[in-house]
Amino acid sequence: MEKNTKYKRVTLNEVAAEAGVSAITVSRTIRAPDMVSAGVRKKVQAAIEQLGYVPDQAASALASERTNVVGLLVPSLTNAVFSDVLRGVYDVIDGSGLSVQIGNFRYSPSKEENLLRTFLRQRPAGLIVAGIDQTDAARTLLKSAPCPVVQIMDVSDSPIDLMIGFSHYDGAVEGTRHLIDAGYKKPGFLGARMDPRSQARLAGFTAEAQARGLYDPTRVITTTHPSSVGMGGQLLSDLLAQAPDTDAVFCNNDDLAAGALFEAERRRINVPNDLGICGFNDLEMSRHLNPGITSVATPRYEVGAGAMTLLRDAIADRAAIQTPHIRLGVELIKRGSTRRGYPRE
Amino acid sequence: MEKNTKYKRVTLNEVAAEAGVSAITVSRTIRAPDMVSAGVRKKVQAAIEQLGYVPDQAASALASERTNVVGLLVPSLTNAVFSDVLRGVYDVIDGSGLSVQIGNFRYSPSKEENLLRTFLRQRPAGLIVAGIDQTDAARTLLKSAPCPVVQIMDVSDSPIDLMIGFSHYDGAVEGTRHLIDAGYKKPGFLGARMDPRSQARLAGFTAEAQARGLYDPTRVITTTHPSSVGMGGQLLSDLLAQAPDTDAVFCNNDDLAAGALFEAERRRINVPNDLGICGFNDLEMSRHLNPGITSVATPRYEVGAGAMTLLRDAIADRAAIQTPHIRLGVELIKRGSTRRGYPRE
DNA sequence: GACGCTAATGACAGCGCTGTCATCTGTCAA
DNA sequence: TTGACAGATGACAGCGCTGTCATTAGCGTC
Repeated sequence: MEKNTKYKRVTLNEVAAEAGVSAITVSRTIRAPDMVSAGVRKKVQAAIEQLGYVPDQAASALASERTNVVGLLVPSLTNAVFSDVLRGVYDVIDGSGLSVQIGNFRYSPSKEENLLRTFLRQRPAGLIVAGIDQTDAARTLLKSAPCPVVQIMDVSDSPIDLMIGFSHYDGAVEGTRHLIDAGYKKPGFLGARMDPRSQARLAGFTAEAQARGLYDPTRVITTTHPSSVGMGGQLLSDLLAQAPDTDAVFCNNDDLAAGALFEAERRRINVPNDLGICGFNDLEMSRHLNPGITSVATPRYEVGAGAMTLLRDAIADRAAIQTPHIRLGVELIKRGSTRRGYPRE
Repeated sequence: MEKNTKYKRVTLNEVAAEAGVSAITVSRTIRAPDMVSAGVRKKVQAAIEQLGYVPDQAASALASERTNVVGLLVPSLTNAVFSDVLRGVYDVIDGSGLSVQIGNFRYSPSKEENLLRTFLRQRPAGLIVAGIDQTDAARTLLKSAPCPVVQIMDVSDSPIDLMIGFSHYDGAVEGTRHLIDAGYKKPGFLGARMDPRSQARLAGFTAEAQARGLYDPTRVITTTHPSSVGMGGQLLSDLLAQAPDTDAVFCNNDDLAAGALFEAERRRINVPNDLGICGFNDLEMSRHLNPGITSVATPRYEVGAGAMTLLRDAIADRAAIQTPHIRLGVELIKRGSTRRGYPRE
């Protein structure tokens, strides 16, 4: 295979010659400007500018045994949650000199482990992994990783390294409490995918419903199929077939909630008077539906941006990180879907 | 800065020693198995397996002046369109040994040019760029790029290299024709963001409306703000303020269409009888609304998967590509939002 | 003025791989 | 038997950079 000769690179040596210094000085001017004197620095920067020098990342990676690649491990590329996180990550990374490589493990722990191994062998500058529920093997790999690791989207008492997320459990408790406080007596739960974070939401729902003496397992409908608007309608149908007197549903996410709302509409069920609906995530759409869907708003963009900020700072100096573990809040947004026009009893 | 010694790599030389051959033979066994004899190949593969050898990409890139990185340039990370494309790309890339690096140029041609320059200097294995409307400078860069280039999401008569997409113009013509054929007499257009592909849709709408003698510029409402469900409601309000007798809207995308539907609901406007709504893209949600939204379905996943397939094959052997330019079809999905219950006149 | 010390700069080797060219082996026709 | 040739394998250099250690210059101190 012939080499690509189209783009003749400007090398460090050429810049060095132009500036009248040695190559290593140019290297230092770029990576650690403090180590060179102001005069030399200025000369070198002028030479870099003039020749349009751009460092060769491959050579740098080979020599230093370090890359500027950040690995991002996510369970899915499909849903809106992910794209908000991604947007946050990219907004922060812009101009930082780092680049992101995404790995999609499709909710498979073994695939996650494999991807992790692949990433680690590339000597990444850092890793961002979704969730706190890695396998033991994956945890071990991450604990001994030669780079900072950020777990995102959840919180836990035993972080691997850095962490930024929010409590799915607490969010579900808050949503469920709101349903019950609004006067609904027979709350149910709709859940799809049921990954660990969905499980945490179900646990929150269950705990709160039990605490209020309103828990009934026949009102809990879940599936391992992916979440979607269509699935929301189907799950509501299943729930009503099984427990027709259910008067409220806490939905695992807003897609399901929207689907449930549309299904209720088709069945001429009055929302919120005969059925209350609470979603999770607060997607843009939810506030525009009729009625608007009450939802637990989650800071997805902030998680992405915050994770990348943590990582960027940790790569620069791990010891300087003041708050390695960040718990973001969720906020219940009350809308028409749980605003009953009259007392039920 | 000290080197990372935690992960001692297995090198080609070690594999070579284990297998009793030279390093270059191991390299060939991996990159071009046909060049080594079956016996040696087997020995080498056993050694690779046993030592758990993984090639060092940085060293490979440095020596060969080639990387295994594919650049993906998109105008936005926000919308669902992008995430479907991305999913297609990742599904195909899985296990191909290539990796993707995403650049988000935020609808800015100058940022696109800069990103392009950055990517090209990294000697990418290939590039995927959204759209066909690059600046002249960007086109020049891409034409002389030392790697295959795929333009996606649109079609054109003058592709730079490879291309896969669909006609936004034709899709809009089809949607508009359907509105008029359904009996609507005063069709309008709602458009947000108005990037070149949105412009093409507007052009399709305009052409078809004019051809049928039903074009009225006061029924065209556009904004350069981003598209969203909320914006759909606002644009419909603006349209009705300006041209209250409008009886149908062709919307730039399904988010706007959904927003328009919800706004019509709030205004007690009967959809489809008093207002027909046609969207674009056919997002999952659209079929579940009440009424379901008629929409022009676009093959977004197929574009992503097809682009990556083209690129993968072109990287292997550019000359072997049979169909370098692929025009995918769009499909009008008719639903309740344009199904009038009675003739209008 | 000799000494020690720090800051600034440089020389050098080598990271792990691949392009290039050389060498070796076996086969076949004359 | 010889020479030509293709297929298989190897030797070697070097891609562009950085870690390491050596060297030099500059300065203050006794």
